[in-house]
Amino acid sequence: MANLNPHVSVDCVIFGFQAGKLKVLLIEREKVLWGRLGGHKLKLPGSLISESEDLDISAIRTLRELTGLDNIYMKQFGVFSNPARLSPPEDLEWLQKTSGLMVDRVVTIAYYSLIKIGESNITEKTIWHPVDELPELIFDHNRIIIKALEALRREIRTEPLCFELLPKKFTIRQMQDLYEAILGEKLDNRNFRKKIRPMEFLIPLTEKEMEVNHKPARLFRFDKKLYEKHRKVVSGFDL
Amino acid sequence: MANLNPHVSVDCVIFGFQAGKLKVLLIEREKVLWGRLGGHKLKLPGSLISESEDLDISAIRTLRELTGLDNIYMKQFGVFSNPARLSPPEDLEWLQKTSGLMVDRVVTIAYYSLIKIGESNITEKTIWHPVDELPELIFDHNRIIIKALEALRREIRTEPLCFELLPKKFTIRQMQDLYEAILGEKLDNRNFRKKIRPMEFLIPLTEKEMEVNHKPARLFRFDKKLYEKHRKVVSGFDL
DNA sequence: AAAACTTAGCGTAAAAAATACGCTAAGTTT
DNA sequence: AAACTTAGCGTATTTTTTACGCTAAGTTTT
Repeated sequence: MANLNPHVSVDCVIFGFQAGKLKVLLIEREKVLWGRLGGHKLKLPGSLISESEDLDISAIRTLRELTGLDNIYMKQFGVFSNPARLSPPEDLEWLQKTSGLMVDRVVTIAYYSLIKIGESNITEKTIWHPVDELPELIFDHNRIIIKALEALRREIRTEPLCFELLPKKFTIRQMQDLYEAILGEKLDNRNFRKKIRPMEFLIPLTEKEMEVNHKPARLFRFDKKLYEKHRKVVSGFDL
Repeated sequence: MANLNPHVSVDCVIFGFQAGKLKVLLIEREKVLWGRLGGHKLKLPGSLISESEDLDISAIRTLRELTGLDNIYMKQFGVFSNPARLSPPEDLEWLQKTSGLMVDRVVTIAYYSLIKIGESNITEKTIWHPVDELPELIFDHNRIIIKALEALRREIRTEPLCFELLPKKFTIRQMQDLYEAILGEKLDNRNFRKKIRPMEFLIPLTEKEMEVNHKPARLFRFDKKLYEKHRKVVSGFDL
């Protein structure tokens, strides 16, 4: 990797959907072998940018290294620049030790991305943590996640983001559960189906779901090409 | 001012509404007294950030210095980080000369802000330029403006941003003209009125507009406090 | 094997919001 | 005085959203 720019970093809020809950991927901060720094604080994946890289590329690289996945949906949603954001002091100390740089102020560009947990292949030591009950994270990472969630809530209403979080084959019910988890409100199943079914880019499969202890539902897949074609006529996706 | 951080800058896309058109505030680049650099290229207001400043504060300061205004609506909408964005070479040369720094890569955080042209007090040598017919600007500033306009179009549908662009006292027709200018489509006057009039935070005044050569319309003002109170009940402003 | 239970999946009726368009009044310019 | 422009209110129609009834298909319990 080229030399690092110690003033600008990229942080990624990686969302996933599992067991009916929206989750975030967190990394356990490497322990610093020193006095009271033993705590297991968690952090978002991220890194300082290298001098010659576009930020989007930085973020994509960070994600590929971490998840082994390419073609991940990702969106830049905010910048965090408070000069005092690298606190408390022990967190800053940790950063200086692990990076080997005398950083003291870093402006970070934050991305959120959406991945299918089942199909990812996470290598590093990471934790999928439910977003609604996060512990205290390093630096201002709690705040970054809150802002990411606000952006996701806003954008999932008008763009077909849910298909990035669902498996390739999914049921209408799973789709509804996902919306309910993200928006934090119950939806009427009958009306939800009525709104979803006419969408031409939702392709019904002949298969049905397996291993559920009730009437199995039909599986669907999302046809991206059809969606792109359709969105020019009407103006896109809307819930 | 504290010492500058030569890696990060702030640029402001300042929108105003005048003569039925949406305009952007541009600055004429100081000429470099040298060979073929004589051209009068235009640029967005902006500057490198100082080491100890939050970016929002940087942007607010930039705006106050330029317009003499405080309490301006402003919103961070994007980051531009292409390593090659400081091109063509003569533009970069100009930046190095005027800043006195050997910058070669700058990540810029972009804000758009909305001001009432009539009530501002612009001091520097600036130009209000219609957004729909911009010349070629310095660096990637054309692209930044396009992205700003996209953000504004999106956000003006769900937030009461129009009142930041209109004078303190305005008519329904002016409001409609503004929406038409920003959204780029004609709206039906009867239906527009029907939608706007019931909004409780729009206070009718006893005054009417003056100096128009047709039936004068009633003036209104926007009551921000009432809006804040009302938005908690229903969920905000929507066009 | 029957009964009880859960979820899938289709349908109808009422309420609310968006759209299309008619019309008069108040002022201006010709 | 006639012609014209914009303000400002109204009504009818269509579309979208919301609320809720119901049967069928499968699973689990008795």
